[in-house]
Amino acid sequence: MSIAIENFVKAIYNNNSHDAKNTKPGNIAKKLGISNAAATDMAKKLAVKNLLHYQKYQELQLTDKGIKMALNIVRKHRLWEAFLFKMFDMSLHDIHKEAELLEHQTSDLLANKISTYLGHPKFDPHGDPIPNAEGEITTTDTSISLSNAEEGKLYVISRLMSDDKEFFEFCAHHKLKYGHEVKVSKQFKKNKMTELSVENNTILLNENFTTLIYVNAIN
Amino acid sequence: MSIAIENFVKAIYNNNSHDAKNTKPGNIAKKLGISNAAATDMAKKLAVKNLLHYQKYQELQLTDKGIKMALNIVRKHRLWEAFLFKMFDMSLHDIHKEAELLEHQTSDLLANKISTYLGHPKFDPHGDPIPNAEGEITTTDTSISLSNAEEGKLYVISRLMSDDKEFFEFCAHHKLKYGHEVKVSKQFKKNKMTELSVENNTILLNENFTTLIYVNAIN
DNA sequence: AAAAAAACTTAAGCTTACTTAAAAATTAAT
DNA sequence: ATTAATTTTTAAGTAAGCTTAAGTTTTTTT
Repeated sequence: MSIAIENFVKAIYNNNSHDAKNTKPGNIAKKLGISNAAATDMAKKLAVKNLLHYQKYQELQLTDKGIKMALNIVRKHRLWEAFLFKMFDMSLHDIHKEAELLEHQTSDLLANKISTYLGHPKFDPHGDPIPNAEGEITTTDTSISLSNAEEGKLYVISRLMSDDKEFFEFCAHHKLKYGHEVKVSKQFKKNKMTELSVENNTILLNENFTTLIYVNAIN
Repeated sequence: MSIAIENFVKAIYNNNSHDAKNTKPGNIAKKLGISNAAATDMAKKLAVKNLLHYQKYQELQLTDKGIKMALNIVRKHRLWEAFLFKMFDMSLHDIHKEAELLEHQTSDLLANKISTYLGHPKFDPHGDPIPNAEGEITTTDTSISLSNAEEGKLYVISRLMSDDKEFFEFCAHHKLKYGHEVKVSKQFKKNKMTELSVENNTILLNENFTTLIYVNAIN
């Protein structure tokens, strides 16, 4: 399967897992930086290959075969992220970019070697779960986005859900990293802003960022 | 530049360095597994891009720009080989296959990180020299092929020049590895065979293999 | 519920990287 | 030095993965 196909299937998978819904050609096209027409074309082609269900004007839905394929790519992507993060001093954004390329040129054999070397990690440096060699995600995610966190409570950052460079630079600068502790000091519900403290610093985040940062409460 | 172009330029470069000469479209086509016509087409296209000199029916010659490109890819290939060899327990042939894919999806930044991690190695596990970040090969190669080695002398293996799986399996099985010592016990010049001893075992190699194994004499 | 806007699909066309088949040139052989 | 064999080139055609433009359908707005 080509890189174009792999990226298309992955985009649908990612869209279905986080971004709520609206998995229609136009939305996928936007994520991949191609025209709507190209996305419709591709969707029809992948339906023939039994990778997704396609009906005119309806949402795109991966078949079991499509999901399996997506999980295989996602596994390689996240393993590369975890591996590069451990081995080299690189920004999360750079790591993401490299993984985006390497994921398509990685044999199952190499992926398994990387996984073994890392001790079969369950999460990548963004906190995203890494599917196992059979394509299963065994961890259950109980985290909530910062926008839904409760005032006064302590949390651990469990996920940074983005691939935007500025977002990662902001996070790195304010010590908002996977596994770090934060305390939510105030929720400004009307203005959709969240105030939190990280290592004695207080920062105020707006909705753009609070919906990307996921946390788990500390009992 | 596309993967097809990178592989074409690399094939010319490799052909010019080892395989003596005959760097014509047909020969490159054979190495890449494409038709002669496709190779001629590509050669004409790359001439327009100033990557090589092309004249009908003549040998293909990389321009300075083409050589620079080839060295950049070769650098990434060999760094990946060295890196995978160090990190994972994989056969030389598997490592070669992975590197063949990864080389095209590796940024200069990542290549430099790998090089730094390895301590800027000068050779890959086959003994091939690794160009530095500027695309220069600073080491001078004084090695000779086993077919030209002298009877009774001790040598160190400096290069295994192939990408054939059977060759590597044979080498691995007989302890013919980069850096290992061998003693040439007899040269059968008429039959073009070489007898040598490696760790108390005697093996007889024919020309197919002796021309692929390069060695340096031990003073 | 009709009009306007947005999204999706179709159609035609482009580029890349190939293919096969035939024509032209080179190389090898007698 | 012809002839034969091989190689290279040209020509025509294909598939993938896009594009833009125009036509449909759906969704949203009023």
